[in-house]
Amino acid sequence: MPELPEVETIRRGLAPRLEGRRILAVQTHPSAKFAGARPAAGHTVQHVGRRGKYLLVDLDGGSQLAIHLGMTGMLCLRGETDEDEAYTRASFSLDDGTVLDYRDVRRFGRLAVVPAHDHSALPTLHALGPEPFDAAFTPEHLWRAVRSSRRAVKTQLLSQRPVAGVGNIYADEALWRARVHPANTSLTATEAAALHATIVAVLRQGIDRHGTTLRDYRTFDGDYGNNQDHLDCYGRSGAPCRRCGTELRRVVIDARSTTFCPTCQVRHRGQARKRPLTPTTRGMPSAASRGRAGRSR
DNA sequence: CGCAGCGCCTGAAGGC
DNA sequence: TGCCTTCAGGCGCTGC
Repeated sequence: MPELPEVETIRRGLAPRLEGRRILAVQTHPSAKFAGARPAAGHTVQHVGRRGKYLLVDLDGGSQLAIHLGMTGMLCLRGETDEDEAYTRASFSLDDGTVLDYRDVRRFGRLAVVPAHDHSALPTLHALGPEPFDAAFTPEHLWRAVRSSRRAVKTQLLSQRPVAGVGNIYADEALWRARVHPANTSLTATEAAALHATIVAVLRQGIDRHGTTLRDYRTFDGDYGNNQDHLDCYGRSGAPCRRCGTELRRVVIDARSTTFCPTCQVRHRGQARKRPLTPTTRGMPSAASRGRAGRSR
């Protein structure tokens, strides 16, 4: 599935073909998830950018075409007279005679034209955490962000709020490298520093390898990425940990398949138990939950 | 306001 | 061989 490295790879291929082009017409699937692209018609593309997993296409007049690829979204260019392929959900006719197609088998993606300065129509984009390569993303920021919620660290990474662009594959890889157990609900300062470093590293390596192709993902030129040949954790449940040899385990966290090493990735003491009869379970009250009756053990 | 749970989608893979 | 079930999962929405 397209996470930050895949989206960035697509952006790099797309930008030189799209910047400066005028969008003459837009045709879309009737669903509101794709029909939101129609107002792009008549506008000229000034820049192709990215925030997290969103492609943000700057249009003249101060609006942006936001593209989220979901699970199976892809972009491809064709000649005006070529037939579009199956599962095309939107087509952008350009002034150089080419057509940019948005294809998405499972329709989990989304297209929308929004004001460049106001992303409130797209809640996840609006509340997106810092870019992983930005100076604002620091170990301290990561530690504070994770501390502000009592959800599992893996769940929080997938929420896009501590940092933008991490999905299921790179979350498992970063947690494994940092030796952080995915179900822990807080980080020590040491773990936060490690996880910060591994998030940056796995995403950078993903970009360097043009993304991870497991199934549907292709670069803008239709090529496979090759990061799938370098995964240490994701998809390797039952195989031996490359550090310690322990069999990697698969659990479900936040309805996502999660692979981890039960030996290397240390579960914090006291976080394993479930107390369904107790409304408030553990931890000190954070700034975000002031007024709630938090109590420590 | 935070968060758990659900629905959206369809092809691939596995079971019988 | 072919039908049926299960699985993959990012994000928006709803309701507690």
